[in-house]
Amino acid sequence: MRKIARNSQNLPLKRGTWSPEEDQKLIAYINRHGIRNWIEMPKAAGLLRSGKSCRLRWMNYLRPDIKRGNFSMEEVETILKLHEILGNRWSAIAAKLPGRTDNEIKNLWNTRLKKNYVKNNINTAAQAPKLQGTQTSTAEFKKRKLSENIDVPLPTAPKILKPEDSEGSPKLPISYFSSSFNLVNDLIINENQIIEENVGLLESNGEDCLWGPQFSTEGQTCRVEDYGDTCTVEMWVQELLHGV
DNA sequence: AACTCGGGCAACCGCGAGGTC
DNA sequence: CGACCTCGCGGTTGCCCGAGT
Repeated sequence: MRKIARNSQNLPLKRGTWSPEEDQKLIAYINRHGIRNWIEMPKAAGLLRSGKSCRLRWMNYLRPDIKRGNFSMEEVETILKLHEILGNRWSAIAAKLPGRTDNEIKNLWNTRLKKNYVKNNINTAAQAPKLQGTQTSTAEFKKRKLSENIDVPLPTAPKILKPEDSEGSPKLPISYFSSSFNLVNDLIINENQIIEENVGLLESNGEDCLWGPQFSTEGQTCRVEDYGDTCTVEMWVQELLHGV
């Protein structure tokens, strides 16, 4: 039997869709007092909701900086690129998309992008401009990061080359990365820092490096560039979004 | 018009991290 | 150091609505 959730006054908590009145109460309270304690907030604001529910409603819907409406091509493109690198780490992806929430991005992925992405990978794996390297679920990622006894091989990690390392390397194809390259690059750097912590840990324990020949992101994009005009990112995103 | 079905999205749940006592 | 509390995250559920029959 399901337990009925109750608030701190032992009143049964309301669940389901929020009414405009509840929204108003929450907004008014936060505007007046700010956010201090989500657990106490519903009581103080006169809402029969759990603190969690209030937080979710505010974060995903009521915040003034939420951008509503359809995702732009650029946003979708960014999500796809970041998902390649970060996997299902929606909050990290959302952090790079001002005004978009993790829930919104997660829903977009689950309802629209995922199936087309899978289909695309099956049908045109060779054409899709994919960044190779990590595509790791959060649970997997955390497990690896925190585990002191990693006994499974880590995926091949992209390595960021320092400027001096990249001498003679092909230049980045601007058409592919355009404005979001720095974004992707930043994230890869962050990921590498974490992965390198693991490697450092293992190496300091006298273990071998976990992955074989390292490669640069620049090397990867060169492969992308090899596809030339036959498959631009824009075309790919179109296909993911509209299946055309 | 009535019904079914599927997609989209808001909300809930469980879990883990981090802070405090 | 462990218990407890709060917060945040990702996975999942369930409702609503429009399209199709």
